[in-house]
Amino acid sequence: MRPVTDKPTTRRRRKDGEATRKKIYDTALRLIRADGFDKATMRRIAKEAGVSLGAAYHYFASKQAIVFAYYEEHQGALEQAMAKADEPSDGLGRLGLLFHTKVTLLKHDRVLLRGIARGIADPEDPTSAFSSETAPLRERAFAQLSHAVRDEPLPKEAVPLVVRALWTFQMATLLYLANDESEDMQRTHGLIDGSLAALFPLLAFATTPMFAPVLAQVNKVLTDAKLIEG
Amino acid sequence: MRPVTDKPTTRRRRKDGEATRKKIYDTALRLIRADGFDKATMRRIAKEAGVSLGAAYHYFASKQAIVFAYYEEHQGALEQAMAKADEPSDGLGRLGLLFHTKVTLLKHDRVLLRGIARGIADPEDPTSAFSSETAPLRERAFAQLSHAVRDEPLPKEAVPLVVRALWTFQMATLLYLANDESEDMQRTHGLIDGSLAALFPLLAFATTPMFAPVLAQVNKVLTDAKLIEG
DNA sequence: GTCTATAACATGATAGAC
DNA sequence: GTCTATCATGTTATAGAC
Repeated sequence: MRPVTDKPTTRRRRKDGEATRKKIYDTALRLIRADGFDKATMRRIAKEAGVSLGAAYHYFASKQAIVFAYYEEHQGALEQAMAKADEPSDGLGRLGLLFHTKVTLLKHDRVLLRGIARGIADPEDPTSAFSSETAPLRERAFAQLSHAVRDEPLPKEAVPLVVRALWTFQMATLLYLANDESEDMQRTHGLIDGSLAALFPLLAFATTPMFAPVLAQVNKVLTDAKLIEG
Repeated sequence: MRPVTDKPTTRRRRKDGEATRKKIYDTALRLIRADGFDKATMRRIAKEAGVSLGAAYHYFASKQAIVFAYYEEHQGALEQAMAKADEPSDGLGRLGLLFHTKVTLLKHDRVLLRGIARGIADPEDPTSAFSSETAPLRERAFAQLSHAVRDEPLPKEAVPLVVRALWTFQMATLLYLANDESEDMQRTHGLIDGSLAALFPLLAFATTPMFAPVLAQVNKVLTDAKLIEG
């Protein structure tokens, strides 16, 4: 059995550890933002954080893990921002707010998106957008999107499909953002507004009887492909 | 002026060089296929090809350049295969043949797709799917897709949009293929068939007057986003 | 000019002592 | 938890061979 005296010690250690971790994390973000993902080497990060290289690797399994931690933090910040904001009454407004807020939070960190983009499509990379390790983060994104369209007059069978489509659009938007060199990311914001304005009204068709067979067919395809749950 | 005697020498040298290049290339593909992208190190590739590390880098600027060369070769093979095949008379059949042929050519090389996936979304990577270096390859893919839908009753304004959408679908299919663990890539083939069967008929709407404003709107969005040319 | 080889470098990651 | 030492590998520099 563990002696009670260990507890306070462990707590203090934990606290020190957390502080060290944060120092490494903050330094890493600062250097990556300033010099880019490649030029911000683990050695420089460790040195400027005042710790050894080994210590940096004690807290972060890899350099990618740092930017992944950043993306987790971003997801939390996005959820907070959405909770605080006045919620538009319609789904179009809610989705627009969600996407624009996300881009606004990320727009000064396109250099970090570069780090995330590495291995985003690599099946063997744990930080891939499709890995089991990133599943919790995906679920949180799904939840936000579900929430945004909760009052739309959609047939129940269409909801998983619509949510998956919105998630895919969101991923594509991040990809576009990472490549967007326009002033203040105007093109990305314009793409969001334009896409939503053009495509959202089409959701109304999902309820028409004419569309039912198409909906059933698309559902079957995506279920077979394991892109939505059967 | 260059003495004529140089010419044969240069030619022979070139020829030797090509043979060496091919040996390195073939060895690299063999090792990557056998052991994966990471375990096939440049040193092992050079050693098994019977050349020095420096020689390998003389012919390929980077390890990624090798898999990029592979993808260029694949594009050529795909074009040849399509030229030989009996061409279906309808656009749906042509697109299906194109996509299925592509997947069939690549299905045993998913491990190479992994190498390609690295940096596919990285704006600073020359082998990114959006870089100017890969523009010629993109244009060849566009040309194939344009060719496949050349007889569809599409309004002229819809063509660039449809081609861009098909290219995006093709990229998404490769991403899906890279992550597909099903037997003989059945899920990828199913996704292609199902998506085309469900979505292709919707193209008919593009010609209806009702759809004209939506088409104009989508065209404006994509033009502003520089995703199609104005 | 074209090709090849060896040596060296920089960096991500790991091992093991304390 | 922290450090130093070490490794493995992508990449580059450079000298020399043809």
